[in-house]
Amino acid sequence: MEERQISKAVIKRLPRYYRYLEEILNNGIERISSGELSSKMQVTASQIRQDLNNFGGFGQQGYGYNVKYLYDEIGKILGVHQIHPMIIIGGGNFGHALANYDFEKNGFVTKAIFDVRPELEGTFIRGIPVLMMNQLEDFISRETVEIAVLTLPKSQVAEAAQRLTRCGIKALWNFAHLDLDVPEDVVVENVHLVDSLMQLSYRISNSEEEQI
Amino acid sequence: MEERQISKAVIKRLPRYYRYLEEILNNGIERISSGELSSKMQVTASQIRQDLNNFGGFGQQGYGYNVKYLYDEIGKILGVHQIHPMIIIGGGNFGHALANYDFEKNGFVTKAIFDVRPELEGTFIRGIPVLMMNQLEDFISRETVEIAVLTLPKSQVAEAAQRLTRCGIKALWNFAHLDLDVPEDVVVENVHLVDSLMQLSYRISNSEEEQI
DNA sequence: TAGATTGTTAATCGATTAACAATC
DNA sequence: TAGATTGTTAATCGATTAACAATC
Repeated sequence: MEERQISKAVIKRLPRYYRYLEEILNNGIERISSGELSSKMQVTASQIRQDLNNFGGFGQQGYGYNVKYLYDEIGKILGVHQIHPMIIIGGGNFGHALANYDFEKNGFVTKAIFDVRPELEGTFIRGIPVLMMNQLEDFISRETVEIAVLTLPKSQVAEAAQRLTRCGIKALWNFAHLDLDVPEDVVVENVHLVDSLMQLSYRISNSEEEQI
Repeated sequence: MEERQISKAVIKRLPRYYRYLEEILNNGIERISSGELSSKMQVTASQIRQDLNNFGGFGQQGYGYNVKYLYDEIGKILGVHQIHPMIIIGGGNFGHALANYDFEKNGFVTKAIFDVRPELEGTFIRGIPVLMMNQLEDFISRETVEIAVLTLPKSQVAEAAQRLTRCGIKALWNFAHLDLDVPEDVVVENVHLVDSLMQLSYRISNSEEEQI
C-alpha cells in the first residue's frame, strides 16, 4: 500500500527528534524552524526537513514547525500513543532492572516476568508478577502480548525465542549477546551491550586521529 | 599519522565479526573464506573483504582467512586484549545489573560503583565496592580509570558527566535518556534504551510493508 | 507586500556491491 | 600447474547536503 520504504537511518533518528522536541516543549517553546532545531541537535536543517517529509508536511512555509504538533505526529509515527504489552523473559539482574524502568509513559507496559527459578514463583517486581517459564504458552494464549524482552543467558535464548515465536509473538527486544534466528515476519531489535562497549574501546584507542 | 579514517559503519560491524569468529573458532574450524562467512552472517563477501582490508590484509589468496588469526587481529583492533578499568556512576537497578555482568573477559573491569545513598556505603556488589559520590574525584586521582558508565537518573547525569570530564575521564558509556555535552576529546557511547524500544515499536506497526 | 522558511528537486558525497587481476 | 580466493579498483546504489521555487 505504502509506496516508499523509509530507510533505517531515518527511523533511527526519529526517537532523537522526539526526545529533543519533548524538551523544547517543556521549555514552553511553541514554534521552531528546522534551522533552530538543527543547531540544537547538531544535524543539518536539510536532513531534518528531508526526514520529516518522508511522513508528510508537518511544517509551514515562513513559520517553521509547531512544536506540540510535530512532537505528537512523531509520537504517532513511533507508535508511542498505543499500549504495547510486554513480557520479560529472564528475571536476573537485567530483567529486574528493566522491570523497574519507567517505559510506561511511552506505552510500553510490562505484564509479567518469566524465570525458571522456583524461589521466584509468586514474587512481584514493582507489582509485576514473576511467573515460571512453564506457564509461558498458557499466559500468552490468555493475555495480549506484543513484545517479549529477552534477558536470558546466551545458552537459553535461542530456545526461548523459538517458543515465543511459535505462540505468535511478533516482536523481540533482545539483550543476549547473540543474533536470533527467527521467522521473517518477526521483528527483532538488538541491544548488544558488549558490542557497544567494544565500539567505545575502539574509539578510545583511536580518538587522537578522530579529531582531524 | 593514520592516513585513512575508518567509517563508523565499519567499526559498528567489527564486534559482530568478532562474535561470529569466536563461535566458529569454538566449533573447531580453522579456516574460513569470505564467502562462507558471508552466508553465515548474512552480509556480502565483498563487504567482509572491504571491511577487513581497512586494517590490513588478514587473508591469503586461494586459502581464505585463518580463523584464530583473524579473531585475534580483530580483537586487537577493538582493544579487547587490554585492560579497561571502569567505574559505574549510579548504583540503582541498572548500575547493579551492569556490575554483575561479565565484561571482564573482554578486558572491561569494574573498579567501583558510585552512589549518593548513604545506606549503600561500604557495601559490595560481586566484590566491587560501592563508594559515595563525594569520593569520586579522590578515587579517580588515586586509581586508573578509563571508562565511566553513567546509569544515573536523567536529572543528575549532566552534572556527573561534567565532574568526570573535569578530572580527566575520556570515555563515557551513557545509559541516560539524554545526549551529553562534553569536550570534544571525550568519547561518548550511548545506549538509549527508550530509543531502541521506539524503533521496535515503529517496526511493529510497519512490518507488513517491510516484507516487500 | 516583504521576509522567512518550508517542501522538494538536483548535486554531492560516501558506502556497498561487483568485477577481476594478483597470487597463494 | 590449476583452482580458489583474496585484495583492490571500478560501478552502483543510497543517503546527505545544497539550492531554490513555492507559499505562508
